[in-house]
Amino acid sequence: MNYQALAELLFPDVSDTPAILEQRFPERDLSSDAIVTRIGPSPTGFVHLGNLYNAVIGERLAHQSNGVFYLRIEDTDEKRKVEGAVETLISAMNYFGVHFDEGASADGDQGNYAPYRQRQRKEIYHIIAKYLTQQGKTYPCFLTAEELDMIREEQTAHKETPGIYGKYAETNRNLTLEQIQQNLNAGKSWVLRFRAEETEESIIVHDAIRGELKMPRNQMDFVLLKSDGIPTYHFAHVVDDHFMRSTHVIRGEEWISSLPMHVELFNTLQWKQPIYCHTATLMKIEDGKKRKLSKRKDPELALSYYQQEGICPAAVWEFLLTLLNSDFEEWRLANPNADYHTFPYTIEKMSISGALVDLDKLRDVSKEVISRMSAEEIYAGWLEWCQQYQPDFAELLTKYHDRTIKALNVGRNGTKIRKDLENWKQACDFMRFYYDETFVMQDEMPCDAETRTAFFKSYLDSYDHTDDSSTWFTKVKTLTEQAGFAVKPKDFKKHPEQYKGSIIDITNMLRAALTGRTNAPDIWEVSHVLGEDIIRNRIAKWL
RNA sequence: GGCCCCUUGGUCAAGCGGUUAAGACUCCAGAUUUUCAUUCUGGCAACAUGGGUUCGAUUCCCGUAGGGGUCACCA
Repeated sequence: MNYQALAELLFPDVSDTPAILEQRFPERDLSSDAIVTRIGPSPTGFVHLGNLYNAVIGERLAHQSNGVFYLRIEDTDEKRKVEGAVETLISAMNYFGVHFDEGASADGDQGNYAPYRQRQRKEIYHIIAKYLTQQGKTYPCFLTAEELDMIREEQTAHKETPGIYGKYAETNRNLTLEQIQQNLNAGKSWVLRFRAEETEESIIVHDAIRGELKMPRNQMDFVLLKSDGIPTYHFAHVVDDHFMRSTHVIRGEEWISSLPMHVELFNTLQWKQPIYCHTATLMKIEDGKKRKLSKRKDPELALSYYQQEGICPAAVWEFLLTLLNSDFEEWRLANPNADYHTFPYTIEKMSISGALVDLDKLRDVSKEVISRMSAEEIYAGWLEWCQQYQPDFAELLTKYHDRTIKALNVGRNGTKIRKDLENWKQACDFMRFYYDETFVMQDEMPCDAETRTAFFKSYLDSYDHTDDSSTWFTKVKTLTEQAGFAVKPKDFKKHPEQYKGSIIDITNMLRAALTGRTNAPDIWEVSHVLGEDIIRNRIAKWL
């Protein structure tokens, strides 16, 4: 077989060579320890937690080492493509604080290694495909889908490994140039397959997360170019990560089994292999069993879930960090106020087994994160979220900006910081009593009507908005005594027969009238956020 | 089924031949607080299993089981 002729026959329009590509996409001028990596999502319109998980790793590694983090769109599958998916993806990543140095962006591709969308890199793949053909490493395969199915059925029936290799590849491997020419003339569609060697050898790949991975060397005549001339993932990965000069390839563990194909290509092309980092799959527990998160059944797999729930980006990020690096929590304890970007992230400390997405843990992390924010920061994040998901509430926040800041500062001064905000959605519910527009009675009003009326009446009579906290509370205690309630809850506990109730009942009454619930922050502080008019109005309703 | 990856409490996890087997979340009890949210104290709870190697295995090796992945002109 004259491979040169075959290459010309298959790729008549390709004149460039790999050497030209090497010049066009030179080695990056970075320090030797700089990490260049990327995420390569497929634009399906669905962005999941796994995307973010891998993005966080890549972003940290690249930016900690003064390297480059880029976005490559892996759109080689026409069927999966969804309109607007790239924009969705970029905005989701940005929302969660992942920023790219180069790659696909909302305003087109940015960077010296463009294009960053695989469909636009067709000529690049064809140059390499032609080169491989010249080297006798490929051949066109004219097998139809039906023929492929038949072969697979036969193999399954005989319990053989399915695929095109060995004797199953012979027919198309051994086609003469004339036969190929005839097929082409007849308009038969073809794919370009890699010509694998029959071998019993095994390969060892060093994975930065998992250590040594030993697997059999590739024996499959896998597809390089599909019939539309677009590469498969395997071919595109090798070509792109070489010419985009990635130093690390971070991807899910589902790729481990195709590693032999990738290694084979890197070796055949005599290119330097990147460092592979295969991450664990995110899991979920159900009926006591661990299983992979499913797109259909688990809303929490979608990144949009966290946006809709209003879980702030920093919380999601810190939560992922706790999953990713075991000592993150210790670091956080030692550096309570540090920016999480300053946490020294390392691949070595990454977990191998599949982590479970624990929403309880997320909630806890989230509370901590919010408790560390200033009232202004909370306001900004919350407002931004409301503008998209709860516009009515956004209006309130804007209208009552000053009151909201004061409200957010309740219990935020000093060392003991209240931790009652979990996420923006919950904040809307938790904070609703600060606004007349959203105020409702959520809990039952304690005490009977008679006690209530009497107490509220005397409370309003003696109320002085200028009283400081302790003066105010002294008055409440006096009123409590007058009403026949125990000032000390313990007294009531010991001698329930001597009192109508305790101060707890009294303060709960006030709390309910003012906030609509019996569980709420400090009454005096809340009163001073609401202002005298609102307090008097809300209490007067019960007279 | 072949090949591959994984296996410490309910969950995330330290540990890398000798430890009372850390810590965090959850849950429970107690304390503090006018309620709650906190905070503090305490508690429940683990090395999947069988063989080796070794003076000694959670740790090293082999098998078994369990979970997961993959075997496409999908990524």
